[in-house]
Amino acid sequence: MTFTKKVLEVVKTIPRGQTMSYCQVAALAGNKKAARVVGTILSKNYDPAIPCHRVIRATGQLGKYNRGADKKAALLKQEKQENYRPQ
DNA sequence: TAGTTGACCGGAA
DNA sequence: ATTCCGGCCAACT
Repeated sequence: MTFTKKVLEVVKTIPRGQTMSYCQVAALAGNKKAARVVGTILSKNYDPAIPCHRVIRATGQLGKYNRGADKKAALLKQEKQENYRPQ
């Protein structure tokens, strides 16, 4: 299992309405200092099974998104709302 | 092939 | 409080 795969797996396991920082993902993937790599991988990896929009910066900022930061914010907001109202 | 860049983070000055 | 530096791995030139 390479770091890249691990990162993708970790991001895949992020629950709905919940966000995780690149640092967290990197730590779970095995390398706490590889937050940068996480961003690189996610930016390249287009995959509907990988909710990269749930990965934000450790400072609380949303950071960037391959489909637009606006979409990221909107999706997160929506998911949070849906999390508050299941089904 | 080698060097640079990049959706980042933490610590130091 | 802000600004700078090192570290990690993948993709691009």
